[in-house]
Amino acid sequence: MESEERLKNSGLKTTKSRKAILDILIRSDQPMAAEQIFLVLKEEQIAINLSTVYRTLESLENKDLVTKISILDDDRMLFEYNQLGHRHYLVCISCKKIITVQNCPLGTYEKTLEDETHFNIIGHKLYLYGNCEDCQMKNASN
Amino acid sequence: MESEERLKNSGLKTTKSRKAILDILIRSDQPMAAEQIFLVLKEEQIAINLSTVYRTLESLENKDLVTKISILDDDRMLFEYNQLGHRHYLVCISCKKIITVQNCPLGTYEKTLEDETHFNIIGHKLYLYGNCEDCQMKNASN
DNA sequence: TTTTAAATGCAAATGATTTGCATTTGCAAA
DNA sequence: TTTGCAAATGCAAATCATTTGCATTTAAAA
Repeated sequence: MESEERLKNSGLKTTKSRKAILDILIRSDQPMAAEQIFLVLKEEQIAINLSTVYRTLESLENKDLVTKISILDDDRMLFEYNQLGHRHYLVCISCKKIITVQNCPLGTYEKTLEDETHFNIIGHKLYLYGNCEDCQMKNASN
Repeated sequence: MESEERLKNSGLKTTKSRKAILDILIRSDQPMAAEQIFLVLKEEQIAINLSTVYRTLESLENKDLVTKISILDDDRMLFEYNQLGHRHYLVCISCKKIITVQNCPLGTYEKTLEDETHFNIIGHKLYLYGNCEDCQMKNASN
C-alpha cells in the first residue's frame, strides 16, 4: 500500500495500469523488462497495452517510483520498484539473474573523483558480473 | 601499430575494415557508437558498410581488442579500444561526454561480495554520473 | 453529475541492430 | 606468384525494442 501512497503523492493519476505495474515490480525479486511485465499482466488477465506499459514505466521513472537499469549484453531496459535506497547489481552472466546488493564500496570515492575531475557527481551505478552458485555447479558438471 | 599486432595475433584476418575501425577507436578519446564510427569512415572516404561495422565490432569484442559499454539513457551500444587496463566511466548527463577513469575504488569488495553471495565474480562495471565542468558553468548561466 | 486533462488502446513508425545470401578478399599453401 | 578456400563484406531486408500519433476512455476535481 505504500506504493499507492507514493503514487498518489507523486502527482500522477492513480490508474489501474500504474497500480498493476507497481504491484508486479514490487512482487518481483529482480528488475524486469517491459515485455516481461506485459506478459505477467496477461497471465493475470489484466488487459494493458504494451505501449501503455512503456509509457507507464516512463512516467513512474520520472516520478522516482521506479528505477531503470541497463545491463551489458541485454538490449532491453530493465525496471524495478524504487525502494529508495542505494543499491548495486550482481549479475549472473549465465542465467542472467540479477541480485540487488545494498552495501556500497565507494566510500568517499565520488568526492575524491570530483576533486580530480571537477565534475559534479550526482550518482553512480555499479554492476558486478560473474556466475551464481547454481551456474557454477552447472558449468562444473558440463 | 600495436593494435595491428594484436589483431594479427588474435586469429582474425587483418582486413581493411578492422584496421580502419581500430584506428578510429584508438584516436577517439571516448567510446563510440557503431553509427558514429560509420560516419567517421565516411568522412575519411573509407567505404565500409554499416552492417560490416556492426559485425567487425562484434568480432573485435570477441577477441578482446574492443570493449563494449552500455550507458544508461543511451540506447546504443558504445565501443572503445581495449587498452588492457581496468577502467571506469564518468558520464556527463548533460553533454553525454564520457571520461575514462583508471583508479578503482573497490579494493577487496569483489572478494567480500563473493564470500557473502557465493558468486564467482569475474568483473564489474562502474559508471559515475554527473555534470562536467563545462556543463556546470553552462547550467549556472541559464 | 459534469467536465477536462491525463491516460490508454491501437496500429504504425522509428532507430539500432541483425541476418541471409551472393560476392569479394586475406592469406596459407603450393 | 598463383590458387583455393573460408572468412569477411556489401546489400537489402528483417527483426526487435521502443516510441509516436490520434481517437477514445478514464480519474478525479469541481
